Amino acid sequence: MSTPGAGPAQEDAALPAREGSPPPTQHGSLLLEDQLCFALYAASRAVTARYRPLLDALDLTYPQYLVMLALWEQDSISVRDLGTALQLESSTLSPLLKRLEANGLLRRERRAEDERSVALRLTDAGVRLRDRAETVPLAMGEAMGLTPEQDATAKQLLRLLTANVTR
Amino acid sequence: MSTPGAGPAQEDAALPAREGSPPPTQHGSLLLEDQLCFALYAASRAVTARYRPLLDALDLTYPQYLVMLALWEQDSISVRDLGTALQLESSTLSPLLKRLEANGLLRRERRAEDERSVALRLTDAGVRLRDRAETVPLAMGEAMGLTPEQDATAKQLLRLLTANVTR
DNA sequence: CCCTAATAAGTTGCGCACGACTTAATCGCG
DNA sequence: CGCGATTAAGTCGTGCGCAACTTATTAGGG
Repeated sequence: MSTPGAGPAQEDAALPAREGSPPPTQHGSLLLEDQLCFALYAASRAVTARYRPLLDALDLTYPQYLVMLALWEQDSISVRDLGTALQLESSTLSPLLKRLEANGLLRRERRAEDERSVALRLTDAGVRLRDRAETVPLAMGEAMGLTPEQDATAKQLLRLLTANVTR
Repeated sequence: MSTPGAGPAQEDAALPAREGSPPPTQHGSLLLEDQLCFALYAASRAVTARYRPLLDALDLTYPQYLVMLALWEQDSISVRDLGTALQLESSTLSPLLKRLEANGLLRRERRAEDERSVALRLTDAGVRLRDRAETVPLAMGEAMGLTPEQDATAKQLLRLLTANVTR
């Protein structure tokens, strides 16, 4: 644990009001290392890279893994709802889902009650893959090496940031 | 998705379990929403999306903007050192730098003292662009809507995570 | 009932990201 | 000095990620 000040970040809602608030200090810098956005971008790619060998063993890319997580959680979801869950456009999902279908993990079937909608259904192979994937979150939790408190704080801040920025 | 018309959300500090939902199993879970990696992935894309209109005005993509930040900080850097700073491979940077050169922002010159190395030098247009970019970090700091404490905590945690995972 | 608007999924084009590989220059050891 | 190993940059192929657009289907007001 080499990080002081990484504890709970928003205990007693001591956040100043934001109506016309002055710019926070360091936000005006053009220095690469000062920018939260760069820390975020670098961390995201580093974590994805760490997943790669684990997912290679399952013959999945990282976005494909996220799709499988969503389907293991709720089978027979529509492309639309999947896009909402992952915050991805159909132009990203359509080719990706085609590849998962070609790899035999799912089928795409037009819904009878609304021919515009496509339901995604796991195949037996897709269901079975879940067992082999069970170890992945644990291994990644290990690799990321954050305490439960740091993990929770990070998730909270990232979700807050996403919500703010999505307006 | 969240409350309309309001500024950045404040978010509940202690996220309780959703009512009626199964307990958040946290680390070994296969649930999408439990995973730090997904929060990270979603946040990174959301932030980049928020940059897009600002950077469109400068005719830059987000990775191109990061390259320009690095060059404004230290001109005449080598492709190698730039790759170290941004944690990007030459196979990513080479085409990107070609586009920046084609757009007249920099020149690539082989170093006389080591013909393997290529130095990146800002053109006048590249230097001038810095003035127009001054407002970007401020606007983004505003949009991200984190307190200075939250911003600092997020950066710390992300850098710790990157370091752990890059091992 | 029609006709326009909306919605869902998909296609296309472009720019990353990265692994695997290539080319060319420098290093360093015998 | 010679020459294999290392290093720097780049090419190529694949898979996202997203804007702009297309196609097909459904919804809904007059």
